[in-house]
Amino acid sequence: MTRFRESVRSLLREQVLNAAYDLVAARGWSGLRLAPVARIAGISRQTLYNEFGSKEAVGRALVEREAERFLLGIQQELDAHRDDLEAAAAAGVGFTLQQAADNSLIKAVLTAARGGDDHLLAYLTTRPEPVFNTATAMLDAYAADAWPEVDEESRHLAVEVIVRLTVSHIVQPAASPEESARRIAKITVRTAQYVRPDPAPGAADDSLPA
Amino acid sequence: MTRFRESVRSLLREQVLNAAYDLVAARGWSGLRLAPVARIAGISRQTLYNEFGSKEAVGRALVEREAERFLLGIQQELDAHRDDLEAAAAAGVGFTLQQAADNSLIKAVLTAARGGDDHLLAYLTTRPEPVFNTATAMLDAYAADAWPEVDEESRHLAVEVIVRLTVSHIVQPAASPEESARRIAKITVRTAQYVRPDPAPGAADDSLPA
DNA sequence: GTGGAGTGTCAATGATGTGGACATGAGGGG
DNA sequence: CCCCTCATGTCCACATCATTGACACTCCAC
Repeated sequence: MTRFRESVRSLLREQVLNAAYDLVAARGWSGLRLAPVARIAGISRQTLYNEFGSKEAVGRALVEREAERFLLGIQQELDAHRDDLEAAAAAGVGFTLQQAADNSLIKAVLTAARGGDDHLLAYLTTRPEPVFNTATAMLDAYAADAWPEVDEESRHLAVEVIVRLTVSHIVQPAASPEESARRIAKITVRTAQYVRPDPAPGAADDSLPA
Repeated sequence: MTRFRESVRSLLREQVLNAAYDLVAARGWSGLRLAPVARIAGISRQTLYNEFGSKEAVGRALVEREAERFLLGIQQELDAHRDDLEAAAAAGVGFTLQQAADNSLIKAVLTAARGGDDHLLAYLTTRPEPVFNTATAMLDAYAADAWPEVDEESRHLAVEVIVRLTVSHIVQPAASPEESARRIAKITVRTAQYVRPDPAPGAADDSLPA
């Protein structure tokens, strides 16, 4: 209601999600108990239920927040290389693969398959499609804005390529995140038929021989 | 009481201080009204009074927080040059002078003299001595930890020199913050009789001839 | 199947922010 | 000098929301 109440409310949610994050990382989703979550968050168990309603809702919120942070991280990687499509692609993919390797929550969201010990977490993601679509839309918008010189069809192609290849490497890693990212970036650039703004006349051309 | 309550409480205080900060920066201390502060902070005027009690208390808290941030900023500058006393000194002093030039709140705390339009703000700092002593103590501790090879007496001397010279330059600027910082740093190094860990045999010695 | 643990719900209680009213004092103009 | 205005600081009734303890229900292990 009054703006301060909203702040308190979001503070409460943050505390809960922080606590849940740590506990899930330590014991997995199935090993997560709401009582410790409430205790660590510094609130009563009842308050937690008033705010979230169920354990599954906590999981949903947790995954949602993580996905948002994840997309934001990709955005930042991309923005750091606005001038170079290949570098931007490599950075974005590298970040993604690294996160997928390190962050168990992200991994669960992106793979969202195989019923391991944490099948519940994968299940509660309300399907990975939303995240996929959001990411793809985000990349499409970014690409249109950052590289207008690439024609629209090629852009869409490149975005599809980069998303699918990245997911593929998450599910079935082939090399180190960095190496995989480098390769995917190169493929993406070629798919976009992107020509680097020539750095200097007579510079070496490292694109594929036609 | 319960940890969450404390979080809410500190959130409330933060919101209030943020609002007060902006308003003071815009209209000065004497132009500050508590009703707008409460409104911007998103709470009722009564709640503001419940938490702080008086306008002066708000000012005290505001200055206190700013002083803390300020000391933290100095710490970070110092830590960025742990390996080089002169560079650390220059960075710390430079940061201080820059802040004193930019930040009206900091300026009020450090000078705390002359009854201008904002004499109340200067007055409510409960005297600048506490900040001075805190800063000096912080620097003493830092110096002892970072440069144990400098004997204790020289360290204390150097700290006194750097604090007094810096304040002097705040009150009576002589050159640009950077240039002033450079000079103060050099003087500090010489006061400490600090000898740079020799970078290479035969390197030029830029210390004063005895 | 029996006991224990965890989820989800409920009602009573306590703490705290809200809104309105009001006394007080400082400052400005008639 | 008096009056009006505005801001500070206080009081109180009310509403909101977290806390606490209890309880039903389900699932799992012994």
